[in-house]
Amino acid sequence: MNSSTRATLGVRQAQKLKTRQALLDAALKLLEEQSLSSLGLREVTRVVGVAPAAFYRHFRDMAELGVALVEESLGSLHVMIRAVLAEQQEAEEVIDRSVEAVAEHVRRHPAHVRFVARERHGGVRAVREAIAAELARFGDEVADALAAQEVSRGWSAEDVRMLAGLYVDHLVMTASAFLEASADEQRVIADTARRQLRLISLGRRHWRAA
Amino acid sequence: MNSSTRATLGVRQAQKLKTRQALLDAALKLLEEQSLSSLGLREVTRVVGVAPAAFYRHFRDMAELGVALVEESLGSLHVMIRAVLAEQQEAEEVIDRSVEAVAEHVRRHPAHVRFVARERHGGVRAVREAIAAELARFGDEVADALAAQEVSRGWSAEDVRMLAGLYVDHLVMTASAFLEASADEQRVIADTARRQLRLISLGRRHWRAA
DNA sequence: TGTACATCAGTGAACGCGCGTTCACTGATGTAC
DNA sequence: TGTACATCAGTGAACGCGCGTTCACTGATGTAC
Repeated sequence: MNSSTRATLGVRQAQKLKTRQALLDAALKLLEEQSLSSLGLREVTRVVGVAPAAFYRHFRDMAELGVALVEESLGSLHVMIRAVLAEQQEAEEVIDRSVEAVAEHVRRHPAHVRFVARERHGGVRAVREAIAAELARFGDEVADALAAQEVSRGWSAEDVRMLAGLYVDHLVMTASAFLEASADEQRVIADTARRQLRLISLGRRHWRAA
Repeated sequence: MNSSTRATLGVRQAQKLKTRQALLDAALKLLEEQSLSSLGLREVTRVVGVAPAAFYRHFRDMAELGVALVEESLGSLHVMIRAVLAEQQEAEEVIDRSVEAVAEHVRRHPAHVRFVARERHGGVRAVREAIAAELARFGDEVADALAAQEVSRGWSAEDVRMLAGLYVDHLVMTASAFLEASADEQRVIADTARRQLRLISLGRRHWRAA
């Protein structure tokens, strides 16, 4: 919380936001070892060092905290995707650059990636739905970028969206594969991911509308 | 438990197996609404109608029950995969047949599919590892089948395995997408899956070793 | 076939424990004048 | 600037509850002779 934020919000609101963020951070850390549906409110407040009842000043329950974590987690991924899509390069370079960006993202935000992978099909409906909605938005965004490329001339919107879905799914799979891997395994995963993207890219170049 | 089993095992062992299966069935049902790490031993025994302590005659803890569920869930998927791989047809037919087989599998074993999707990245290490190991075996099996096909002439083993991984990941993604979908949405998902497989198949035909 | 003993799946009571939620409260921060 | 009152993030105690685990037990099934 910097001084300008404090000036804008007032001391009280700034302090509240700080506690809220501490709750999110503590939850995210605890979620490396378990899933949301088994994470306790008291566990989280204990780590932060506030009374259990303080939790309710910020979230109705753990599901609501989970949805907030989705926004945080996929927000950072969104930035990364936009950066990759913005670059205009040769197909081969885009592939290398994308895989490197995913690897880098996992290195910097492992807990975010793990959270999304785990809760994407997890036991808390509201969180599942929030993740699905956000990934669908990524898909639309990727589709827009693909549609603008020369290779997509003559493609139907559905076909472009189908390809975008393939890319988004591949991204999530690759990111979660990186998570548990040693440095050696990461190199193998990156290499496999590159070849898979190259094969998809080949299929794309030879596609013609049905 | 049929009479020959009873004759082979004796009444006592047959009854024990029946209780064990009842525990697995009850757990699988309860897991449609939550994840393994929040599923309680007492919840499961309550549904089955036995005392909580009876659980320990069959499993050390819920993680061990989870691993047993992995075997059951991926066992049925294994049968399906083998059946599809065994058929020798035109590429286009194999795609239609595969997507239909996945849809059918999800229709018949929704709880198994949901369990695998949910716990693949879930909070229980032993279960995650059991699923990863089993999916790796599927990948190897698919790779063997692909390698035997004419199209794979000249491919390195690594490239074949890479393609097999793409197929297995795609299968799991498609199966879990079917899960939550209405009849209309299922048709869209099936159609998207077919086009994605067609695109991958195109990439495969134009692949040449680096 | 009948008898005496062994096995062991399932029982039921007990335990200590951490959980989520409620409530009246405190005291620092904010606001009006 | 100073004062009087309002707001509200966080407190701490209390509650009832379901949890996992243990234990000595029961009685049907299995085995040996």
